Amino acid sequence: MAASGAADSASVRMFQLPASDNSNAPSSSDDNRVAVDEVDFFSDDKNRVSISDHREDDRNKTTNSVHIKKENSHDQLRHRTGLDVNTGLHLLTAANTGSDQSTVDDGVSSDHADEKRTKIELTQLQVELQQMNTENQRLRDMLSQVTNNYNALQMHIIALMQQQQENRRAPESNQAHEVVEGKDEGKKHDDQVMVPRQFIGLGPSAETDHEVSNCSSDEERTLSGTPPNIVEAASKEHVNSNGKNEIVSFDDQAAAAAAAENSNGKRIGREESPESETQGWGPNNKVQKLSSAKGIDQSNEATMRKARVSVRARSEAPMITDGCQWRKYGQKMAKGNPCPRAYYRCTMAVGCPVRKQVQRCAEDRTILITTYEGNHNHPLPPAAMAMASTTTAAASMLLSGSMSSADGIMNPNLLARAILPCSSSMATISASAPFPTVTLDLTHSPNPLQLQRQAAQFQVQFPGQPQNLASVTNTQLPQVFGQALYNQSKFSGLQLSQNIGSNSQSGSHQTLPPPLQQPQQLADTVSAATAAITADPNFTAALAAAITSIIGGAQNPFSNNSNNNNRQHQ
DNA sequence: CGGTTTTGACCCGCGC
DNA sequence: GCGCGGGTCAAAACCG
Repeated sequence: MAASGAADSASVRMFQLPASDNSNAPSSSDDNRVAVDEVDFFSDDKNRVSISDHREDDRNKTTNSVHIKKENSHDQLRHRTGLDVNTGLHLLTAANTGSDQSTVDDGVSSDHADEKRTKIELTQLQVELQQMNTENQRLRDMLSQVTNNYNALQMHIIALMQQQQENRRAPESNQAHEVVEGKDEGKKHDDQVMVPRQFIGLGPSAETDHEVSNCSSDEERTLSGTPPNIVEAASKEHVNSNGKNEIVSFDDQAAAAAAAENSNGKRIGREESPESETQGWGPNNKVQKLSSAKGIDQSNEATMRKARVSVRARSEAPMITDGCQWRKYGQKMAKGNPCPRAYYRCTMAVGCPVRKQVQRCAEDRTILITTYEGNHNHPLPPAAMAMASTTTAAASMLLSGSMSSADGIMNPNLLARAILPCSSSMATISASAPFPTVTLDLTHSPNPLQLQRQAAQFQVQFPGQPQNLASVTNTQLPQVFGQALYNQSKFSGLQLSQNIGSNSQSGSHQTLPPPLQQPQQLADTVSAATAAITADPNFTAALAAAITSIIGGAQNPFSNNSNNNNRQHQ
């Protein structure tokens, strides 16, 4: 995975985010080396700068195409970002032109002088390279900043939209609450005090939590024809935790600090930091403590509740590589599963609240169940973007509270109807857990024809009419999701099964060549997210979240869709 | 030596 | 109140 990523990334690494993910993203110094290697300072013709790739390990590839890719990538980057940055290549060329002229002019000068001049030029080039490196670094920083700002804006917009929807649907929701009576009065109270979420984590709203917990009659809301084993697995995976406080979002550190202030839980003595106090993956004790200790900030309480996104994928590896860096902090034997459950937290940034559980499926140990919770509070490397976007989109569905509407409760098949035809069973919402969980099943294979159709619809349309969202996104969002995931998979080495026949509900049993397999299965995740998003036509917030996240990913110059696609067959 | 993993202990909620 | 199970902590071991 890392090896293939390194081998494949020659044409893209230059524009990646300053990722600290060493396993997937080459270091920044490596980026710069690419630029250096492109210029042959010491070609036979002393004064000619050859712009070709002379690296030994890349000679098997067509050097011209490598260079073209690089330039294209840069041009795209420049156009997308509106930044006109000197790549250094032009600098070099310009410098070289000058040297050529001088060489002609000094036709009678001695070899000694030429040598001297060459040295000077070399020095100049080195200086320029240094500048270029600095520029490159600065560019990456800027893009990181832009990405952060973008995400922050996105979160705010979603929050506002959700608030708007909640206000609009308040009477309807109350009706639904009467039909499905809650067990917890406190939670009921939460429902009606929906406040704007300033930041959206992976956490559900209180309303969502409430509604999900009230679906006890039908423990699992299957969005589509999810086989029993999936439902069962999802249930087993998520039975044991309750909602918790989660407030750290992408860019709102101040809010995180506020959350830390509000959470003076008993376990503070054990916590390493305020963040961990607010970000713990513990059961709902913290939330309950919060609400009981301080009646205030039910908004915060609502915000702090978390949703989980569980991803099922076949993998021989102990853990799927999703682009982030994780540190294992615990392992437990979970009941009903002989395989231990490992607990990881994100270590890409200090205090990142994101955690995940990894456990093999008891029924099929080739299936790895990875459950994510929380939102990263730091810039993500491109390899991590797709997974983060997908989980965020899926969780946004829960966050939105759209499932708590009468439709969502009374008609669970709404999602099934909305789901892609090709994805017979991809998304499951676990209501048995005290907190909502979306399970994205990547172990299934959709109809290849459907995917081909989607492939022809890569162009993203952003319908303005909510009533059209479902139909449009059914076919188009998945592709976008899939693209992002597909790209990600090539960085991450996310291993997915080719065991198509394992799911009897899959419409097709066709076996496809490996290069096509991954994107298809990744598109399953897409389907799941899409199903969730399109489940409720009113659910523009989640849709916006998904689309914007994907658009952000697709248009992110760091994602390098085309390059990734090209590299897949190498 | 710093970061990561391992692993037993601890805390907490929940059900009986 | 007690036991169970999930989640987390933190010291020790491990590793590069």
